[in-house]
Amino acid sequence: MSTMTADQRRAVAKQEFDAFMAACPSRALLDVIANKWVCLVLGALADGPRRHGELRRQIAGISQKMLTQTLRELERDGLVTREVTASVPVRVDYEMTELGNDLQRVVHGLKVWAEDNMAKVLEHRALAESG
Amino acid sequence: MSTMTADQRRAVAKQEFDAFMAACPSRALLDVIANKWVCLVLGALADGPRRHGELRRQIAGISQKMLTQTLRELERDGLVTREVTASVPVRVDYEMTELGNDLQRVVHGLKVWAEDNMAKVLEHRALAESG
DNA sequence: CTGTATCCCCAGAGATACTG
DNA sequence: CAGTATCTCTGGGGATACAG
Repeated sequence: MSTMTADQRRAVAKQEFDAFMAACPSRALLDVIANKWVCLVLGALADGPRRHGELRRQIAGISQKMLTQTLRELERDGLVTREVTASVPVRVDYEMTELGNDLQRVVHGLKVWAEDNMAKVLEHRALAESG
Repeated sequence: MSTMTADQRRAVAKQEFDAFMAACPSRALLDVIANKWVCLVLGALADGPRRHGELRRQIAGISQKMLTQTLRELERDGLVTREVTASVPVRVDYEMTELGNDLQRVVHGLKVWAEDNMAKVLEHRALAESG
């Protein structure tokens, strides 16, 4: 039987990261994923692969720059794959990886929360400024 | 019996908000809550009320300006309450509301995800730049 | 201790134009 | 269609000083 505590096993399985610490890499990662555009791009990819233009249309108001930039980050971090089909014109499809899908489940909660609780928040804001 | 579909009932219970739409208020709310400091502040308040200074110590690297600013936002939106005790020196406690606790459960997932998957992400980044 | 008020700077983000 | 390259500019956010 193991002589390790649960915490010790946890620390071995993965180094211990703590986003409360300023210098911890997970703080920076949290900054990357706790982001409006990341939520929306992953949300749009939840139902399957999407082309650049499709994403742009679905995520109203996102600039091409921010879309490309967000996709590049997600690709770099292994959350999304990019597949180029050499046709004329060229076709590019983005698809979530397993890791990306894992994160999607979490950030989807954020989007849903915002939509579901918008009314309550607006109500409270109205009270706050009148009061 | 009701003649409404599930979707219709849902639409009545709350107005329909959709963060994919640029002008929808929920898009702005998503921008507020999908935020590093919000995650960390709510995370620090998860175990009970905390004083200003306690929060500042627990969330390493947050400036006083960002802490106060974040707390004001959370207070305005009804996620956190602020209680002042008129002593010398003054004492201020922050505590999550029910709504805040509801959001905390969601954003906590973000923090945990970042910590749990940091290793995988770092691995992939290393591959990405070498490749 | 808690918080407001300034100053300042640079990175984030939009707009535009151009390329394969 | 997909993407890069610039330019610009706002505002996010740190540092500092002061106040109740």
